[in-house]
Amino acid sequence: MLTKAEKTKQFILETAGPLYNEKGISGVSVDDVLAATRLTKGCLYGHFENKEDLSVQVVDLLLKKISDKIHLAVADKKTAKGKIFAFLDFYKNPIDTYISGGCPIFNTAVEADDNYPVIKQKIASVFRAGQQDLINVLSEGINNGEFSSNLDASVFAFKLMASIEGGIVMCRTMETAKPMQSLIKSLKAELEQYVI
Amino acid sequence: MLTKAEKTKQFILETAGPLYNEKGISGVSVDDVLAATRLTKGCLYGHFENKEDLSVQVVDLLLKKISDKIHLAVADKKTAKGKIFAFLDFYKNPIDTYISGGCPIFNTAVEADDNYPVIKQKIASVFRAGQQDLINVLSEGINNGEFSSNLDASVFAFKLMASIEGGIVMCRTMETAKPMQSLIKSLKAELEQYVI
DNA sequence: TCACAAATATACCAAAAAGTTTATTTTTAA
DNA sequence: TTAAAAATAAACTTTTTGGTATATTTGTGA
Repeated sequence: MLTKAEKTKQFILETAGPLYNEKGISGVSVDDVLAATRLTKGCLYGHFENKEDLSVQVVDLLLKKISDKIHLAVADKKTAKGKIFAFLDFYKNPIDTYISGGCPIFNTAVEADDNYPVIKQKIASVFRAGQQDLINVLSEGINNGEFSSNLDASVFAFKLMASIEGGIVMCRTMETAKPMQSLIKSLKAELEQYVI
Repeated sequence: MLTKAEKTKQFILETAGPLYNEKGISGVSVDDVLAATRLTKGCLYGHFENKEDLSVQVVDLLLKKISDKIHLAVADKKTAKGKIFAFLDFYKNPIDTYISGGCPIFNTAVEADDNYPVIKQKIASVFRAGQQDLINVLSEGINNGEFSSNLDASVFAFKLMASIEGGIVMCRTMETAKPMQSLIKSLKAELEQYVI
């Protein structure tokens, strides 16, 4: 069981998550977090060394949660194609994202680049792990005869992630989910070309 | 000829541009701009109402410059395929971008979403215009017999932009340009499928 | 060339930011 | 059940930030 302190810390991180995802790391002030949690400074600084410590831990949680969500969405699918399609469908609504403010991986990636080297490396790991997961699924599909061996797993994995992430930002900015639906259809069609 | 004041204002915007592109709008302080330009507050506030006014004009310049650059890269190509390829090649080095800090369109898009509605609308226009430019080139290619009419211009245009923009961020975060080269190759191959 | 307007520099101010101190309350384990 | 440890609240300090006022310098057209 969690101690009260652990609960409080978790509560702070959970509450700050959406704030960070919407406003960005340098856009969030400690006071913003205090207002959202309705806690006081003494309390917050009891759990975190300083704002940077808080920020890193919030980002960690954001990254962990979305990774878990994606894995969950893909886990129960039986075929390689089913898993890739489930991954794509996970992103079908870029406006109402499960956590408000869009994809935390990408939002953080853009801000961390040039500014937060520690966080940047964490995101790099997430990108690499995500790409590797997709590569594994695609390779598995090639090995079990679902896909043609002409499919370049690593290139296609990168293309899937890049276009999805780019698509989210474009759709959110233009305030329409439609292009995302078409993009997902197009990526599915692209994969279908390799289905044996 | 530009008056001295116009020159100064231009100098401020040009100097602040890379700063904004690297640190983001809320990451840049007025003092950062003063330090970079080596000017004083009185001077800066003589040219801009406040920080927001400065930010909007800096973003405007960033967006204008990159749009011009892209158009320039594409302009001299004769065929539709040549133009699309030139567009893709423009983004071939995501680490050393022509302005340091990556693609200003995308960087600004991520931060403006949820935070700067005025700027968000400007980026939306840039996205729409960019997509329309690509659609026009692709449609032209279909009409003049370069591409099959099976090519869905609007979907492919979106896919090009989304994957390129997403690819830039991923490459920058992982500090490798390689996946970008593969992505561009893959997008070129995808278009080749429709070449008659 | 000189007077006026425009541009610039310096010093200052107020608000917001991060972070600290200390007193009080709440947990927890002997 | 009670005393030490942990957690919390409130008030305070420091630094950074955006912004202003005013004096001085510089550019420009009559």
